[in-house]
Amino acid sequence: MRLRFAPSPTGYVHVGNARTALFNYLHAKKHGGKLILRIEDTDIERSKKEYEEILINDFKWLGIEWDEGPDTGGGYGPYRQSERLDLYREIAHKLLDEGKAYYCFCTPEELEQERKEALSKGLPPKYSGKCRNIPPEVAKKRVESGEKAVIRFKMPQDKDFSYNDVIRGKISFDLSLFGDFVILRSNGLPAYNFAVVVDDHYMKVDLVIRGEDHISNTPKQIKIYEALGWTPPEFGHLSMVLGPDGSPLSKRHGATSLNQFKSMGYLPEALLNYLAMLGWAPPEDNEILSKEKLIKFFDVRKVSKSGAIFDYSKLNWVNRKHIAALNSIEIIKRAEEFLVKEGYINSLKELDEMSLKWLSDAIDGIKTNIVTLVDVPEELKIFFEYSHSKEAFEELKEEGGEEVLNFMKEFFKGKGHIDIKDIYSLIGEAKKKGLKGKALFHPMRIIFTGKSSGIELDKFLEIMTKTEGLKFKKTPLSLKERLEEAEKLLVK
RNA sequence: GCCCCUGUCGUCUAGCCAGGUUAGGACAUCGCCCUUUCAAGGCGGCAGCACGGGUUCAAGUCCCGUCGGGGGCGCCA
Repeated sequence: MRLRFAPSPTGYVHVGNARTALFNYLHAKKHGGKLILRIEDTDIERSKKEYEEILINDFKWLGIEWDEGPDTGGGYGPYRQSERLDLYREIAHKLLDEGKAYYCFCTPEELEQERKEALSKGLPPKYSGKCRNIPPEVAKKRVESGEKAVIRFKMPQDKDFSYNDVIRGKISFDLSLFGDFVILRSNGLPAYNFAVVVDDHYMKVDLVIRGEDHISNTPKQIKIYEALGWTPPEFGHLSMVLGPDGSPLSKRHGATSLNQFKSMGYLPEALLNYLAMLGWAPPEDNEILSKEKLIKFFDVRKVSKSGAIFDYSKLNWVNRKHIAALNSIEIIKRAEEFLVKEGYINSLKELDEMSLKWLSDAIDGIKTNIVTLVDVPEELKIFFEYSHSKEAFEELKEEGGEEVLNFMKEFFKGKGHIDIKDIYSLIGEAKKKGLKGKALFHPMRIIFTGKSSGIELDKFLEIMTKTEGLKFKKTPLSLKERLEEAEKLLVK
């Protein structure tokens, strides 16, 4: 079993294309088949070499691996269409020689004119077949004399043609509605519908899973296979990925490309998991699945036929679950670039064991609040900074915070470092004075953290009593300093 | 304009092929519990077969039509 995915290097990888690649990957792996990456770069206007590298890295980041491709090689290369041009020309001329294709000299202007006329008459805008009757010898001479020409395929005009789609079942067409289409352009480059057939045949692809926008290309391609005496592969057409309004997911809906999801802090395994469930559901209740589990359960025949709306709240849930399954050291590693970006560290390597341990304890405290990796530095803020909320201090004033603050100040007077034992004895002393329960802990929380909610207070204090000697780029604010900050704000 | 695909809770879906289910699960939402806060977690609730015909004792499931959504009809892929 051989499958392929064939992106064009014309931009960043769209999640819809990533999903198509993923389904091909899952199906190939499930059946012990091979997956091929082919670069479709025959559109010289839009294809750019640098996008190929980006695309390869993005697919690798997602966790899709291929057995053959321009970077890995393989026995059926080359894997860039731009390196296979001689083959397309040879096959196109074969069709020409056998009378299954012909030269066409119509100019783009003439064709545009024809199209408009057909459309205005309510006819399908298909090519008229005008050049079909030019005798081959005459055509050949005109080409030899330097006249520009394309090669068109003589599309058979079967009234009822059908093929069996792996996902959708039988699909029928009236081929008399299809015109003779271009297989070789005047610049010598192949057109899409021709190049894929040649490539899929020579690369021995036997199942093509692609987007539903290719459904009506399928009869054209099957007819080329038949004209060449080749066996066509099986085809399966996936539905589209849609935005919240039900239209195809596009930039106006927000993020669409893999690199954007990466920079928003989504884990590749989470995005992979989510993408697999867009249009497909695992047979068991558990939806948080590893790549291995996805491969085990996936069945392309069970993929939904209708479009699937990309839902961030479910993606977020999947991501949160995948993060929750990671230990805190692993979370730190994954979040490195985000921690660097927010100025907490220069790099993970520079961190000594003590600082790493402290950071990992801090992560443990806020782990349940992390949805994406960008939340890591955000949630860590409470340990490093004193970013108070105005509302919390309003509350503090009303709840007699001044009394608590003064008591704390008095208690810690002269102490250089606040230890966890000091905290306990503070609580004990407060109790003797009748300060206890919510009346003590709520103001204490606001005084120490600047906020009225967040991490469990005892966890926070335990972590904050161990800040001495830490080597971060940004130094965590000590409990003492927090006391002073609170005082300033309370007096105001 | 013509052709093709598609329509189950707000969202992703199971169920349809082989007609009989209190139409199941997950996300979101709401409520309760847990919690000296917030989250997380646990428990529970709300919510759906696009519409209209037909076949049948019985239709989400089979048939026809309508409407809605999407795609295609390129010297783009």
